[in-house]
Amino acid sequence: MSEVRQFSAAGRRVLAAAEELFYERGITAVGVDLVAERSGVTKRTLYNQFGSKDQLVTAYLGERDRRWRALVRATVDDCADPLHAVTAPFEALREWSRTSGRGCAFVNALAELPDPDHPAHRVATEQKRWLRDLFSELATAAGCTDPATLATQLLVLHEGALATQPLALDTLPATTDLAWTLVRAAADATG
Amino acid sequence: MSEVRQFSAAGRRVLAAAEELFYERGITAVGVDLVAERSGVTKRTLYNQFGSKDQLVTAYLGERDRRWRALVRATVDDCADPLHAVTAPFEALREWSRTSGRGCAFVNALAELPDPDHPAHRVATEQKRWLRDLFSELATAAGCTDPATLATQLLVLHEGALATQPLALDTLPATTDLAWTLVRAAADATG
DNA sequence: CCCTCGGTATACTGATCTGTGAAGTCCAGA
DNA sequence: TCTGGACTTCACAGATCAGTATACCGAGGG
Repeated sequence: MSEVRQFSAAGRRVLAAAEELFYERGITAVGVDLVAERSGVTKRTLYNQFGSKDQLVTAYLGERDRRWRALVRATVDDCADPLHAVTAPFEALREWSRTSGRGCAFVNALAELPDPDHPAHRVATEQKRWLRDLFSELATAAGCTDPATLATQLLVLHEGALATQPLALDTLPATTDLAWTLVRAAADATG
Repeated sequence: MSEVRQFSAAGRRVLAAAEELFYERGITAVGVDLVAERSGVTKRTLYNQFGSKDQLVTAYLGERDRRWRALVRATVDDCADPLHAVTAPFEALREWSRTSGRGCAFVNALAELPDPDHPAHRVATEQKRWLRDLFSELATAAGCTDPATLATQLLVLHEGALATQPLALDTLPATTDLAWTLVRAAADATG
């Protein structure tokens, strides 16, 4: 499914520059000339590697998704307690927020790319679905009741904390507390 | 504070077209030429009325904010039960979503306007702060414990439901249920 | 009558956008 | 030594961007 494309050294530099610029300044506002210049590469090389701006954008989102999932997985695996593991993505989010202060890259991308056939939509939808399913699996493993509903609620909390991030309202602590309360309540209900 | 500017008939048509186009297609992706054409007005008139694209964008967000607050206030006022009134904004959101399927216009705008000095940031931040404070007031009126924390959690739930809207995961029902559970629990804790 | 005001119509500036063409450079491996 | 591929350099096309200039029109009011 997810084809791991091999990029050249120049291609990787382009991707790194694209990640930073697209996230910080917005996709439409950043031109390919700037990405090329910032990565020390010619526009010709950029187009030889990625074909079009749309494909570069898709690669940028895919790469960011890959990094985010890796962080979440690592944080989950570090949890000895299976109950605590259910809220591990919120801990990962706290770590992730140290460098990303402009909200969710995927939500932001959808805001700029209204065409539902754009591959970016698939990437974004798959990421959120993946997180919801992960919540569900972790909740099931921890013996929670109604893991499907709990997973949806945790996903909404997660996205809410991410969406309010650029507003500097410091919502993450209260959100994490609530997530933990929900998980404990769902676990207690089994006994 | 919020100066109610009077627009001419042409200016109002421009604002209506801007609302639809900016929200549906994104701010950067929509040019002033298109807004002028869609509203049946010349670019000269557009600039005479709004001065610049940035100011038109700010007016668009301000107008949308005004309409959203009016809907929320009306929905809250329709609630006889003060406890039920705390979750009224979620009911308003359901109504609002019937026409707006592309997430929060303000979050989307911030994604495209990274400059924190842009007036759009002030509009967006004030809107979310207003909603949080409204939650807090309603929770206090309903006799809930710790209305400040509850308000933040309800805001996060609200924004989470809004942010996941374009992903077609149907998160609003489970979110509204959870909001209602939280409010009831906070009210019961007083007795 | 004339004059201002809000609007129309149209053409324009200069910058920037995505994407391509053509020729030349560099280097690893057969 | 030759070859092929990745990369650079530079010029360019064609479109679109925000914003401006100039001239015109019709209605309302002194």
